[in-house]
Amino acid sequence: MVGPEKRRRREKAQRKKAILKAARRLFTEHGFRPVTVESIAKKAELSKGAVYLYFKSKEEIYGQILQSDIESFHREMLQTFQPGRQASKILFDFADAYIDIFLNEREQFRTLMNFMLNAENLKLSRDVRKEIIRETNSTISLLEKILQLGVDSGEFMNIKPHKIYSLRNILWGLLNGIISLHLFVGDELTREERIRSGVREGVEAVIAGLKKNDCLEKS
Amino acid sequence: MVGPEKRRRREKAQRKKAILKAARRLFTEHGFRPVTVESIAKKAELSKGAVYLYFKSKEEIYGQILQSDIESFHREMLQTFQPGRQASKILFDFADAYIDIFLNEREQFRTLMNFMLNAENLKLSRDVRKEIIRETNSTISLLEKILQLGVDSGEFMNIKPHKIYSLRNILWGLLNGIISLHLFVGDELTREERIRSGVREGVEAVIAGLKKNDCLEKS
DNA sequence: TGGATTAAGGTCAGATTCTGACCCGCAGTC
DNA sequence: GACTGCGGGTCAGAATCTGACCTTAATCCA
Repeated sequence: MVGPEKRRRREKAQRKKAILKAARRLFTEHGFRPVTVESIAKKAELSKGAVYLYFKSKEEIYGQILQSDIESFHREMLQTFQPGRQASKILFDFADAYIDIFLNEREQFRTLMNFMLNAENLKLSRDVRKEIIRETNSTISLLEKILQLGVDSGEFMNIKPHKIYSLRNILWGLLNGIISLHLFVGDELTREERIRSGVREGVEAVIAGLKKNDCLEKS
Repeated sequence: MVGPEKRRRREKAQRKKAILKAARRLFTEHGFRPVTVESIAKKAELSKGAVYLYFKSKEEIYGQILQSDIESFHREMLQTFQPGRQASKILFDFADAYIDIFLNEREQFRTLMNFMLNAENLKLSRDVRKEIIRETNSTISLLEKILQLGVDSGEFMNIKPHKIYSLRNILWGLLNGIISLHLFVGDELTREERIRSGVREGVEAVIAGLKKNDCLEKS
């Protein structure tokens, strides 16, 4: 790679980055619909036409922001998986991390929630949607790993593979379901506490049926 | 000034700056002739053609470097002029500053000396040459101000305007003449000391004839 | 209801900027 | 004095950017 070519590649990447940065800020502040491509272009110091040299559509811009946010979200969730600990503890860590990221109100999580809540309105391209689903599945499958760990270490009773798969869906649904529920119910001030305790109780309830000890006690 | 336009102006300025920066480094290292326009372009991450969008010729690049160096040189020389002090002291300060800048071996002074020693080979454009001469005259006229200060304060005897003009030329010529002389004579190791003492003695000799006291003593 | 108006996503012809193959004169060589 | 290669400078075409314009859909108002 020679001189001018290298510079042009670098600048091309810079332009794209500038567009994404401008778009993320605007989307975070105003949501998807109200933000015009023109406003993104101006903020990125480009013309509208130039934006379409880097992205096929407004939704592709949104899709790429979504993707990178979900990737970094996934990266953070991965860090909760520390095989040395008890599986039940890891599960609670997982849930706590999920809530923490959400409550931090970081832009990418807001974008993510916005996606989850409005996915069907978004008409994303097949590829972007597929990629987002892949990433999300990757995070969800962390739950499988945690459950398997509990089984292997003897903490949980022996669970058949298809049951593990179903349990991970239950936990994931629980998490999002409880958060979503509490987003629209009650007042803002108690939301954080309601979400935390709600999720904790839900996870406890699921785990209760898995623990060997509990199982033995019950029998 | 709107978004894209502002960015384009900024980037245009950046390109020009990059060319000048690359050129200065190459000229300093190799001199004027051996540096090819192609090599300047490559170092500035542009093509040769692009260089000619910003400069009419290789010599214009050199001319602009020269100009900015001379400007900053002039700025530094201006700082030696502190009207509170004795005129003779200021004169010595002026000479010392001149030598200091030279001996610091800073790139712009090397460029300047190179210009002074090769001016007639350079075929600079009329405008650039005029501007350089204007700047240089501006620095030289500092000497006039210093001399006038000495006359006004009574330190020097009364000198007629045309004599002041002629004295400033003598001092300036002395400065450059002595430095040039010592650049090509003797060994590198003693050069600094030779230049310093040579210039000092020269300035002392000129001032000797101006001082009122000396004059009175002589008479 | 339905025509008018506005607004915003997307398009494209033309402007701007960049590139590198090419031209040409000149210095060095034989 | 013909030959060669080098390097300053040129220019046609490629790459990139711009903003007026097109299209569509939502909203307004008679």
